[in-house]
Amino acid sequence: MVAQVRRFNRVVTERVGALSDRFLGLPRPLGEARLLWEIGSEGCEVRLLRVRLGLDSGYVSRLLRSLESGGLVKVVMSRGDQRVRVARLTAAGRRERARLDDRSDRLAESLLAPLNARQRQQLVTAMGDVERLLVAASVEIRPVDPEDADARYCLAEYVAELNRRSTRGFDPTKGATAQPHELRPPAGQFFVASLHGEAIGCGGVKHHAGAPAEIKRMWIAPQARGLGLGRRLLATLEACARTGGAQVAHIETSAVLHEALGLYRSAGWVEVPPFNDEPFADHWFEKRLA
Amino acid sequence: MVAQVRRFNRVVTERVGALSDRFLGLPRPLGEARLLWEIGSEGCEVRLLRVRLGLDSGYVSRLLRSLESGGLVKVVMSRGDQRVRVARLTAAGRRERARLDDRSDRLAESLLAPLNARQRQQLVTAMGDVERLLVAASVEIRPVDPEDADARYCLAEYVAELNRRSTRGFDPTKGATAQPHELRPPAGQFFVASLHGEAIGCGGVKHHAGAPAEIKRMWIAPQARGLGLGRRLLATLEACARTGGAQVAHIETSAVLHEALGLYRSAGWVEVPPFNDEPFADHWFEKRLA
DNA sequence: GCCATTCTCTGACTTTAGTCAGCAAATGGG
DNA sequence: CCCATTTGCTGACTAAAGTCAGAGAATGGC
Repeated sequence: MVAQVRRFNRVVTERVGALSDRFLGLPRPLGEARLLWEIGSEGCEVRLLRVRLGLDSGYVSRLLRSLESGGLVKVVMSRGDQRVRVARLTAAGRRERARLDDRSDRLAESLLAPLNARQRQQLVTAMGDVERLLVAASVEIRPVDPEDADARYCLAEYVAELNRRSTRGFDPTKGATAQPHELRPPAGQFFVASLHGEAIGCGGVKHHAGAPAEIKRMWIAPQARGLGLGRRLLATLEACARTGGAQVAHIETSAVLHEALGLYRSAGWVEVPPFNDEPFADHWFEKRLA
Repeated sequence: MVAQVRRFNRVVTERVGALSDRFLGLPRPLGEARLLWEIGSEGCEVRLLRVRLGLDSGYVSRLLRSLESGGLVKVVMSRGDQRVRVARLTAAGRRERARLDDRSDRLAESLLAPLNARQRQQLVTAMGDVERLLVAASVEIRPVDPEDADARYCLAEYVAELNRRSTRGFDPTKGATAQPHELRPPAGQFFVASLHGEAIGCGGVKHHAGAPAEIKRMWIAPQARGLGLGRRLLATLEACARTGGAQVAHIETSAVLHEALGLYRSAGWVEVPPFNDEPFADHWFEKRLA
């Protein structure tokens, strides 16, 4: 497998290498071209450019001066905060950016051109798979404090989604709760999944000495579904419950979360009679942690 | 499709970018690391290094001096031609190269690590498809003179393969010939397929005014099979025959080339009674060129 | 043996892509 | 209003990557 990954890598950097440098071939250094691209047609705050491209403040400033003297960019004060400056493309800058875009398209076309219809379809499908799985592999799941900003965001989204999908009304303070102190070691643990620093999922475990651990608040952002992330998160939570000493784990959920029901069943969870009185729940699952 | 290619490209360069720079993270500039890698455990002529990496003569020389002063490389005279110099890795150089290799392996593993067994299998399969199709797309088919070096090489391989696969003995000067003058415009045309400058296939067309064109000497190197290249080459030859004014094309072949029989049938060729007396042939095909 | 070519090396130079320290203006919490 | 912080800018510096011209030795065709 490692050999295939490396072979893939070699071929892709060789052939797509030209593509990857969608900036090459224009009489413009890579740094400037990247900046031009990142500014976008809408304009962008200079501080955001620094963060997104991971560049030094002084360096960005100098690149902007260079683009400005070339008549491609105009840097103006931000309204609101007078310290912040906003870079905007001029008409010439937009033309240049369109050229980069066009160049990218043509390179992609030239990649497909020698192939017949069936091969193109195969290539595009395989590229889609690689893309999806590489994105899935970039997702990082880490334990965080349940009151950390990312955790709060995910929990809020979780509650909002439940209330959007059910008419019954979900109140996280009622029934089988999962308050911050219940999800913080040693009582429990909370996890956040993130992609490129953006929180896209969460889940928690409540340990109970001598009794089944509870898995709570499992949520995956809509845009991150279909990556097999739910399964990975669930496995992480199960491992956490097992490490906490539990032999068995419990989950209660609602039928409105039909993807979740399918996931639990296929991950070896079995439906059992209600083990608590959570008013929002209508399905109760149990799994023996080997 | 173009959008998928570009999306693939963005994700791959982002995630595999680190991988692609298998050289990063060692206290050594990229240029030196690439050179170290390219020299290989066998050593390599300096002029080949220049060609393969596409670098300036002076630049390579300086890089070699730097590696030499670091004790990683030894540059020695070539036996035979005293102008040519050969770069060889020292024991320390081989250790350093092994470190690069190891680093590559670990990066590939880290890419697979967050995925479960099924996802890994999917990713590796999709990577294999992308690789194969990108290689297929890099193959270039161009018309060449039938006495050009690449053409001679392919024709020799073609004859050698026929004689390896059949006990009947194939003599290209007997029967339905395809001498250079018959495959040179205006009488005909010869094509060579090449991958990264290496000839990996060939085929020719003989035009006959008012009569079916003949397709001759179609061959694909063993290492380039399975890329759909035969089909593409055949389509090129058919197009050439059509451009030459033919309404119908002919091919004769032998059953020992069973892949070829399958290709012709699936590409719309129909088997017909013998139209010539080529002693090596045992199957005759015809196709109407729309 | 002559001469064009090949191969490598050196010196002098440039561009790109940064890093680092420090400054000045604006902001916001107390 | 004070003061720490944020934001962007400038000057001074570095390393990497590469280009170009030319020199010197070896080679090969004639």
